[in-house]
Amino acid sequence: MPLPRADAEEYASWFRALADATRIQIVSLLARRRAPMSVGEIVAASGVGQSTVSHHLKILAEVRFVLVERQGTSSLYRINENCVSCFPTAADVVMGNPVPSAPTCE
Amino acid sequence: MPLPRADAEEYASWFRALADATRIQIVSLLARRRAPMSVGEIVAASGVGQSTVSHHLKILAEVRFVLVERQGTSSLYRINENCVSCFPTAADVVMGNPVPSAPTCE
DNA sequence: TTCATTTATCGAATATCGTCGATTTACGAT
DNA sequence: ATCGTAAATCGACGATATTCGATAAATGAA
Repeated sequence: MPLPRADAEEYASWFRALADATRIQIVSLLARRRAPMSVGEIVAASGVGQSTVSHHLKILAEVRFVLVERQGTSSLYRINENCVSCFPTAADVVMGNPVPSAPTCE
Repeated sequence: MPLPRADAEEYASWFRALADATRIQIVSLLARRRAPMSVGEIVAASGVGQSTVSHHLKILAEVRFVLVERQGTSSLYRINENCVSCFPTAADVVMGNPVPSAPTCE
């Protein structure tokens, strides 16, 4: 009768991706410049360590919130507009709308 | 130039409230029955310990996602429709829309 | 007041998370 | 092949979070 645990976990993993201030700053950074950014640029703009940025980018990429493309020696990250628009809302949660699993939304 | 840290923290605290599977189950439970539920009912329906449920309800109440009302010896919790609708979307985040602070939205 | 019931809080164990410095890997240039 | 740069991974540490059992606080009934 309650929301199945698996669905709840799926929802939670979405929200967890945006549950950290540094990740939100990175996401908003990538969204303002519409152009892809290298890790180095993000490090410079965000003011946290390189390994930390890399770690957060990995988490964001796992839910397809950002997309990566290697260009030579650097990795270019950009926002995934598709994933932004299919990110579940609070209303989706309380209504029990079908959970868009991350890989599905692009 | 980047999103101010304070705004990022505010956003993050919103998403953190729904970043746990148990809390999502509780929220969806309260939303399905439109009527208020006692802690005991939520405990029975969710299958986790009483102190755990009480803890999660406190977190959800702090962001005004649920509302409490003591009725005799029991506490009745219900979903806060206002807070559901003003919960930030991913689009809000990437666009840097003004952050609705929890106490503001009812 | 005393008792029973319901909920909140406390204390502790465990797990997860965020961050950093150091190292490793990947890649291009020399 | 060697070097240099950029990014990913590793290992560790402290901070937070989740969960539980036990206890305390609140409330109504006897």
